[in-house]
Amino acid sequence: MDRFRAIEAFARVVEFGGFARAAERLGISTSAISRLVADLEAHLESRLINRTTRRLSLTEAGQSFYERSVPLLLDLEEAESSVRASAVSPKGTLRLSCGVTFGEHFLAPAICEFSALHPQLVFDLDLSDRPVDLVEEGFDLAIRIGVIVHQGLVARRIGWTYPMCCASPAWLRRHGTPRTPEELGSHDILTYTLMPLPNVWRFESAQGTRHEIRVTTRHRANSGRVLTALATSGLAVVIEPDFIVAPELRSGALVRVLADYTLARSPISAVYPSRRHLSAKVRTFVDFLAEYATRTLHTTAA
Amino acid sequence: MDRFRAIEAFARVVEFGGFARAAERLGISTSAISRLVADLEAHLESRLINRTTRRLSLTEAGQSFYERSVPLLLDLEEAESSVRASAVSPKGTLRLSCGVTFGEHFLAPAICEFSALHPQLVFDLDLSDRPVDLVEEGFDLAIRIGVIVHQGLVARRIGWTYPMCCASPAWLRRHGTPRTPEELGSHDILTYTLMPLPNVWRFESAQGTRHEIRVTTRHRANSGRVLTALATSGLAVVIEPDFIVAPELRSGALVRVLADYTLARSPISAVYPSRRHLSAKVRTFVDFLAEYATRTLHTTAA
DNA sequence: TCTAATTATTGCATAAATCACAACAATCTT
DNA sequence: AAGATTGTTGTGATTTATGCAATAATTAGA
Repeated sequence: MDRFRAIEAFARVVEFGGFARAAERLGISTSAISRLVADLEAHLESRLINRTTRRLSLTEAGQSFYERSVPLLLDLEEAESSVRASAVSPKGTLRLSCGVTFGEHFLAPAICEFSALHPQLVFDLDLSDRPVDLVEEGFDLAIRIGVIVHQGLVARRIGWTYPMCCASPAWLRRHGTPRTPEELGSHDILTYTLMPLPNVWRFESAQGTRHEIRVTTRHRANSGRVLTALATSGLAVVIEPDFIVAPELRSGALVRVLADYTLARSPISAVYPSRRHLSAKVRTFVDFLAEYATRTLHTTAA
Repeated sequence: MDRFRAIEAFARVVEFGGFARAAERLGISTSAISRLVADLEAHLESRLINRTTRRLSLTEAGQSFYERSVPLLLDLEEAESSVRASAVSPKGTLRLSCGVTFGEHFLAPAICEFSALHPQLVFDLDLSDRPVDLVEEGFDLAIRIGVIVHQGLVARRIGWTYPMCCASPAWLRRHGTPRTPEELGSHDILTYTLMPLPNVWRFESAQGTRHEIRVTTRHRANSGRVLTALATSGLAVVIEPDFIVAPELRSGALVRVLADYTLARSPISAVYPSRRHLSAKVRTFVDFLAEYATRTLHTTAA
């Protein structure tokens, strides 16, 4: 027996003063109502409604049960619709995980702009370069750079990052400007600790010729900003995603080298646990990120 | 879909931390549980539980729905069992267990008033903050604050407690008055040892925005009066249920801060071993408590 | 008092939902 | 690397619910 439907049927019978009217209101037959109420009475081991064919009256138990159960039904409806509303309009807290540098450079302004559009939504942003378990740590969403390997998760690409070779003007004066990727091999390259295929970079020229070079790396760090700072001080050349070095390129603290050659771009992905019943806050924010990325990324450094 | 069973299944999955364990507890197969929860999610158009085969975590929607629906289920159980019970005059001895502070502040005057109405009933009151086993120690009734997790017991909510942020005037002079929950994070907060989610408090402003803050806690105690005394002496801010700090707030020894923000209220529940054959003394006293609570609670401190 | 009208209940055949088993997929542990 | 654990998904059998129609019961009106 569906107790909620039974209670609802009982309540409607009370409110409309009859089984037939309640049945019509609920869109079911009178026999169904009759059985629902009878089952409820059997379940409660008490008669709730004294019925003569002509007139209904509540028993004392029925009166008390009606008064107590109706508010509960309303509360439940309220709880359910509240959950549904949060599935439609974005509100609540969005727990978000992403890498430190990407978060500081790209996500922070994005969240600022999004937050103005949706003030009800509160962000809980966790910047970390360690691998995180979305489900276990209760994240709604993570932004990842590179190919996603994790199973059971949904990844939606929201943009690309383009690795770029950059050097400071001082460095260029001292070492000269490399014209081909091969010339880089003799110089120090700063590179991110977690980069795939350490020390091997595949350049492709505008004409389509490929240059695979193995670079010698003295300094490493797992912070993009540290690498940028080292490069700016003239220590070495740095290969980093465009969004990290964009400010230095704009200010002239760093200059792009080998601009005629491209390196393999990496996808920027929004990753979330499941596409089924994707909550509005996640869906709306990911939609916004995709739009924001196409609007703001690569406009200064490309 | 039987919404009642679906919600119950969902709640059990949350409480037991797994579909399989919940299925065993409810005496049905895991596939039934899986479908029940899936149907509920479809009904609510929201994912409630993020699941990996190995680990579960509640979504925000799931968390909120759990918190709202579980008390409703308990209330409904109570309403049903109340109907089943027959009305007899209460007499005999009522063995009653509750927390020390709540007993001193709330229960003592309630028992005084009830005792005048039912002189045949003798109370045996045991104040203690340790967890008690109702059945083993032969209690008829316990009053608990917070969500009831114990199985096989019936809980009927008789009121709410509202956590409040309070500080002494001296403390406020020394540290200034915090205007937002975030400002609290830098201060010492006194908190009860048994509080859920230690050190994390969710504030909600009148506008509905949520502020989840992690407070630094140096001092802890499992006595509400001790905390109140420490706060009154100006040691730190205290977050405690309204009924504990009400006297200090009335006398001005403590002042409420962040009054514009609300913290999640906790249910005050009457808990008893079995809903079958609920004795008249228990039922009558619980009915009285519910009425007494709505009449007397929150009239001074709200 | 009798009849007609209205209303709840019940029997029955059909339709729908549910369940457990099992195969499966994903993940964690040893 | 393999086994163990856990959640999901088909599938057929069982259970349950539903609507229709017949039935029983009560009251208003003649």
